Amino acid sequence: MRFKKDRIAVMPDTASSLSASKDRLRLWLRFLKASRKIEAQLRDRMRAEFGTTLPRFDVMAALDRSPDGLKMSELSKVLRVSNGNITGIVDRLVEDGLAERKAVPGDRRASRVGLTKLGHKQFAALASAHEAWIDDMLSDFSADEAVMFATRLNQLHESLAGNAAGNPDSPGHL
Amino acid sequence: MRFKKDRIAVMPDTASSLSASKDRLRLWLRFLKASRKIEAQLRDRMRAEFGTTLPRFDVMAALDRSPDGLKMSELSKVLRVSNGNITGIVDRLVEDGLAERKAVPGDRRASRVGLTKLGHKQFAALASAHEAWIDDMLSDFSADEAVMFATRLNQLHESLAGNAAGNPDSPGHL
DNA sequence: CCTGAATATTTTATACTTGAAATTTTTGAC
DNA sequence: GTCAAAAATTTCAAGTATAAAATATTCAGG
Repeated sequence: MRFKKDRIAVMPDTASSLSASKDRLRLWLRFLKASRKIEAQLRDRMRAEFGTTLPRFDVMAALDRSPDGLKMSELSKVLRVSNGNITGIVDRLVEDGLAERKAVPGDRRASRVGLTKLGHKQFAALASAHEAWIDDMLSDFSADEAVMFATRLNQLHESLAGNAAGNPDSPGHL
Repeated sequence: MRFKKDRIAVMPDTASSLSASKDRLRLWLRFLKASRKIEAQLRDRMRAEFGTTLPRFDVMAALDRSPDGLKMSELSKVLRVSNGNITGIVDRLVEDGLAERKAVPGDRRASRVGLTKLGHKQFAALASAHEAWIDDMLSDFSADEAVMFATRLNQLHESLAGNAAGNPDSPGHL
C-alpha cells in the first residue's frame, strides 16, 4: 500500500510532516556534501597552482572590484565575516605585497585597503582559473539548468531570515 | 536581437561557452551563499541553545550510529576531515564527558571512540532540534522538490572527481 | 572645551582546519 | 629473530573563524 500526495486525508498530517522534514534534511545533507567537495577541490587547486587560499581569493575579489579600496568594516560586511578575521587576512596580503592600507584623510581610525598592481595582476590569473575550474566541475549542468537552479537558490536565500535591516543585499561577487 | 538555444549555428561556439561558464559560476556563487547562510544559522543556534558547535555535532552524529565506536581514522574518513582535526574535537568531547576512548584489545596503536550515555542523550536533543531548524529553513521546498534537488545534487557529487579508489561512497549521515 | 556615545579597528581567547612531521606499534620479508 | 615498511595516532605550524574586550578616534550636546 502506497500513499500518494494528491489523495487527501489518507495520510495523517503528522506522518506527512515527518517525511517532508526528513526529505528536507536529506536535501541539506546532500547540499552540504556537494558544497564541501567543490570547496575542497578549489582549495587544493588554489594551493597547488597559485600557493594561495580561498579566503584570500575572496578578499582579493572584493578589492578588485573597488578601485578606491574598501575600509576594513566594509570588507567584513561584504564578505560577511568577522572584523578580526579580515584583519589577519589583509595583514598577510600586505606582507606579500598584494594589498596596501592607505590612510583615510579625515579619519585617523579608518584605513582604506586596495590591491597593489601586483595584486590586481595575480587576481586576474586567479579569477580566470577559478572560473574554468567551476565550469569544469559543474559541466553536467547546462546553461539553462544553471540559470534555473541559481534562481531557485536565490529565492531560498531571500526566504532565509537574518537579512538584517539596512542590508539591501547582493554584495556583488559572493 | 535574442539568441535561442534551439537555433543552431546562430551563436558561435565561443560565445556560447563563455555564457555557460558565467552561468555556472553564478550558480556556484549562489550555492555557496545559501550554504553559508544556512550553516551560519545552524552554528548560531547550536551555540545559543546548546553551547556546542557544528563540528562537534558532526562527530557525535557519526558516533551515535556506531554502537561499537569508531577508530580515529574511521571517523576522519567518514567525516572527510584530517586526522589531526579529529584528535582535537574528540579531545574536547572527552573533556566534557560526552565521548570516551576505549583501548582496542589486539592493537595498542588504535583506540575506539564512542559516545557516553550523556553523549547519546545530548545528541538526541541536538539531532531533533537540528532537523526542526532545517525543516524551517527549507520550508519553501515541498517534499517533492526536496527529493528532486537532492537527487540532482547526488548526481553532481558522483560526477565530481576525487572519489578516491576504495571509497565506496556514502558515509551515512553526511 | 568636555564628556559620553558611537564608530573603526585591533587584540585576545578559543576552536576548527589542513598538511606535514614525529611517535608508537604492528607486520611481513628475510 | 631482526629490521624496514606500513599503519594509527598525535603533535606542530600556519591560517581561518568567531565573539568579546580593548584601543583609539570622532562627534554631538551641554
